[in-house]
Amino acid sequence: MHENERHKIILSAVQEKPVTTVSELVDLTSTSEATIRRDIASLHVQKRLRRVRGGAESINPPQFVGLAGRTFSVNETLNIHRKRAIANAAMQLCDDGDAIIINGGTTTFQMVHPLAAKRMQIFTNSFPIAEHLLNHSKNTILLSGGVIYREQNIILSPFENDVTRNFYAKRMFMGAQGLCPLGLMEADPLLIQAEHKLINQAEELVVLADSSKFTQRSSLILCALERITTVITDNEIRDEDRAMLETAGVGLIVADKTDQVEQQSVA
Amino acid sequence: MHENERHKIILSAVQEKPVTTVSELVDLTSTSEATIRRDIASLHVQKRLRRVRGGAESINPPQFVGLAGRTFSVNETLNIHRKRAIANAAMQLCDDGDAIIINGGTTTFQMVHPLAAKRMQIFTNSFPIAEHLLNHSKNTILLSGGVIYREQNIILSPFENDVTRNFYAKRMFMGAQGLCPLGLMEADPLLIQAEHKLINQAEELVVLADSSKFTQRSSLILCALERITTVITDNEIRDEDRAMLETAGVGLIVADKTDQVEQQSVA
DNA sequence: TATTATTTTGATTGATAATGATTGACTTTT
DNA sequence: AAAAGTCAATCATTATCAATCAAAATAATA
Repeated sequence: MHENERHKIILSAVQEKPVTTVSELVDLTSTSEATIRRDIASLHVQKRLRRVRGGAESINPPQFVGLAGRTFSVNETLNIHRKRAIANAAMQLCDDGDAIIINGGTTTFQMVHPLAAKRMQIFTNSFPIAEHLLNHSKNTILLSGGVIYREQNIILSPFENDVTRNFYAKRMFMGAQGLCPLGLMEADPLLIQAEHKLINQAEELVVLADSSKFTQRSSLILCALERITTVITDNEIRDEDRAMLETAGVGLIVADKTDQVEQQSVA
Repeated sequence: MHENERHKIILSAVQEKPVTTVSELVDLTSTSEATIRRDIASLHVQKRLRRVRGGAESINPPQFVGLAGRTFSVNETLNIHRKRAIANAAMQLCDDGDAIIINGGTTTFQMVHPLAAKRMQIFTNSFPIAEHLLNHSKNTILLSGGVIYREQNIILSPFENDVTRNFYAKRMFMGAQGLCPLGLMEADPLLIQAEHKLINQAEELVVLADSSKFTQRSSLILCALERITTVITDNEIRDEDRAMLETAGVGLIVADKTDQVEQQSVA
């Protein structure tokens, strides 16, 4: 990865929380600690961020408890390494020039950092994702219209005729509350509504779900497993869950926490 | 392959990603590394791209900074006191519980500060306005869907059937480039398109325009003066311009720079 | 057409820069 | 005080670069 690309990712990552550690950035960029330190030092003298012990922080004013910070910070730090690794693995399905759809969620939000170095066309219903990519990348951003729901951080239109129907992409990336033989499960009615709106606007459906999601069930079934093209999860996935996906004909990408990815295709 | 042909390929390739490596360009053009280096060097002195270690990058917008900061900061500080006073005066037309539409622009953006204390339903096509109000107020925010245009900071859908058609408000607030007997003028085609989309979704049309706007003309006519319900401007408005508005039956609110407002109604 | 300049290209080489790993010193936490 | 985490310095490895020169392509001339 080139220096500029790393710098973009680093600058993107420091925006997200008060202080970003060196090791997080190592994970995020798949480089060595030494390189990250050098990058931070370089960006520090350029006054593009501030160097602090343990990592780096944004140069901007203490910054109000931005949205991305507020609602997410609780949930986000939960399994953050897994989520980052999974989001990174998703990048192997993203090339410059592609058009993709990203549904709002804490796991999918982690895609913003590797996406910061890309130049894609991104449709999203997530305000924080749009906000971050707009400020920290050159991607073209399309936003669905409607009411902004503060708690879920998504934009949802109560009307049928919104721009969503006018956008189509090769891939859609989404998170999930649970994954079981019954299908893809979600807990929040609002989220499921948002996902339903988008789910038919993409050819392939890529689900980002850490391994804990395989043991969780929720009340609402979003779609059958067969509708899913690929699941990206971490290396703690159990064999029985692998088997479940294989039976349903779902592709599997396993992201190792150290950012290596192991690809497995299904018959 | 001829030099010009290579240059075209290189310049095109450089647009795709943050940084394009020499070896990528070698593959792309089937030439040697030395040739690519010479090409890059040549294009660099011509300022058609920027040479970086490892390859080249596009010369385009050097760096993105925060959105609300970037495009606005220049324009925003221009007449900022007048704009603030005008925005404050607009508050006398805003009550808790009202539904309003705010079009993007530097003057209307100043409304976010007094609006922070309200609890209204606000529909906007301005990303920075939505961003600010979402983070700093409890208003309900509705956003129009579509492409986010970075330069103008507005969201605009190329489609007819977006949620805009499903929203109706008592008042719409908008800025303008110029105000003259011909009507309300705008310079940017994109802005005029955005304004056109919204203009029929409100009963009353409130135009925020500092007094300098009465002497400016632009190329595009947005609507006739008669369509405007009220103009809010500062106390340096000339008598002839008052008369012009009165003739057209347009209400006038004059905001003094010290935030006091003087109301004048027309017959 | 044949021959000679001129320009462009590709390969080689030594120099320079970036990276990753290691070590030991220093800080913070326990 | 011990342990864990962080840091700066160093060095071997690798990637990238600039300079050079010969081969190839192109243009110019007789």
